[in-house]
Amino acid sequence: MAKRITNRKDDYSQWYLDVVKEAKLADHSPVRGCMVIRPNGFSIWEKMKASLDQMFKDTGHENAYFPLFIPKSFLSKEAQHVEGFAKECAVITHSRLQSVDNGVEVDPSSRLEEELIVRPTSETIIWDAYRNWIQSYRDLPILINQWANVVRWEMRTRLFLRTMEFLWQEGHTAHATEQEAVEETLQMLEVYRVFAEEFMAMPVVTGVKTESERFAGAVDTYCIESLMQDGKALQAGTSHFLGQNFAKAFDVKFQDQDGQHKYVWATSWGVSTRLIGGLIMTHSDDNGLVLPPKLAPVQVVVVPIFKNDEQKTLVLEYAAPVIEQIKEKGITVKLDDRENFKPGWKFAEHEAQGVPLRIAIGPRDVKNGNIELARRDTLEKNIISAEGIAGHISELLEKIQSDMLEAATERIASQTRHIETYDEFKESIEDGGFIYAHWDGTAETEEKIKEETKATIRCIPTNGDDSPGKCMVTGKPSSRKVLFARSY
RNA sequence: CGGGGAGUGGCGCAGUCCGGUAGCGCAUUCGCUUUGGGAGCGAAGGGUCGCAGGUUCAAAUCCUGUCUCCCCGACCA
Repeated sequence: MAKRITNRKDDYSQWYLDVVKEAKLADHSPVRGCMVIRPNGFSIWEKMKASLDQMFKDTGHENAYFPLFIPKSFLSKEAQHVEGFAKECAVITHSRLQSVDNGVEVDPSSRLEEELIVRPTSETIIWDAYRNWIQSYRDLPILINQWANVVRWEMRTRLFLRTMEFLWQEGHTAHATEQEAVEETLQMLEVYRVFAEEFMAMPVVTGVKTESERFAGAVDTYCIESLMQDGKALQAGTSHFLGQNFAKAFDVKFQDQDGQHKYVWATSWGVSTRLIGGLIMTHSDDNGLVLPPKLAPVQVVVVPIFKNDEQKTLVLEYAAPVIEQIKEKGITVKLDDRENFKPGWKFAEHEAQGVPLRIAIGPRDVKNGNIELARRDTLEKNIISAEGIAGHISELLEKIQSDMLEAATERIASQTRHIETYDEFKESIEDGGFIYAHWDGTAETEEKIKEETKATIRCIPTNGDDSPGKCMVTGKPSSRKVLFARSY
């Protein structure tokens, strides 16, 4: 078999690129750091989007859309926010091109009076709108989400994991009280955790970021962190409690029941196409993509096997009701009856693309009343009776979904350890993985650890081991262990 | 943005040092034989060698600039 995908152990980065290419998820674009998301990749995003969107609606949110362009002046209103994003903004300076001998050039006379920023995130333009929407406590809360693209001028990019333009959703909510905003922040963090585990089968640790890792403009940044197969952590989603920072910057006040004018409390939260990168690196193997059934564009593929037209007719007639029964269960099933590829070629292709279940049907199966069923996650193959197959497949897809979560949970557990001393830490971090250790809570110590080991504090976990101890570096008291890892 | 590597039919590569008619494998099209793990034979089509300048009788090859990708660093979802 011609091997098109590099083995993970030989070169993990190359493996990742090979999987993306062989599964036809995305291509590089002619513009640095951007990607073309191909139908296979976009279809996964659409599935993610549909599930998340429902979860947002179920928690009372509405969708809206705010502009791609933001007046430059808006970005400077919140001091921390500017500082965080200033270095990675695309700026629109002109509005016209003009023809010259060899093509086109910028028309210097079209210079904009106020330059525009391509949104790196939408807090500023949204809070500018909220000022007009909010007068009374009766106008609150505002619970809005938008599905959009954003641009961050990144130095170093990787398909899905970090691209200059990416797709995401950003929720922006406004509340009358601090408590309500904090509850919203934690509620959405929980939505992300549930989505990651139930749909992506990707276990995550939830927690709060340290000050140095916090979102620019937030009071607290909560996150879901997962661990990839190569032992590097991936921040998969963030939920921010913004306090009154944006309300103050954009002068958004409301009159409360007590007649007082008060600043509004805010949250924002987002996940992006980066999730697809996380999905790939959590489950896929040396044969290509492995997708959890809940996010797979095609859940079951049927490959007919035949030597001649007579057999083809026989096999397809046998397969038709089987496919129909599976469809009736609400399962996405595709018949691959292309004649220009041999079955073996199709097997390899569907494996590379991560189809969770494959059914092969040949004349032998027709004769015996069977089908061959192959699982993508375990690569197990079984010949079973076609009787009641739809129900069996429905249950099996659920089992694959839960087995994948379990396998990933076990994998991450095996890559997670608790460490007491800094020497031990320095040695252990070389193997990758999550490390729980005590930290004295200072930015200096955090920075020292980062410089010496390249590991960062991924989060201060919201649950788990919270017994006090001593900082592994300084010996100062620590209220609980925090989560370290090298990260993407 | 710094250091290293790379860009040649759709994909993977050779050719570049030492300038002289652009090649190979896979894929594609047609025909026949095939079909239970990436089929075989025969024929055909497809590339101004990333792009722009320059040197030369002659440039994929030498020089300059530039764009994109990969790896390592600094920055970030």
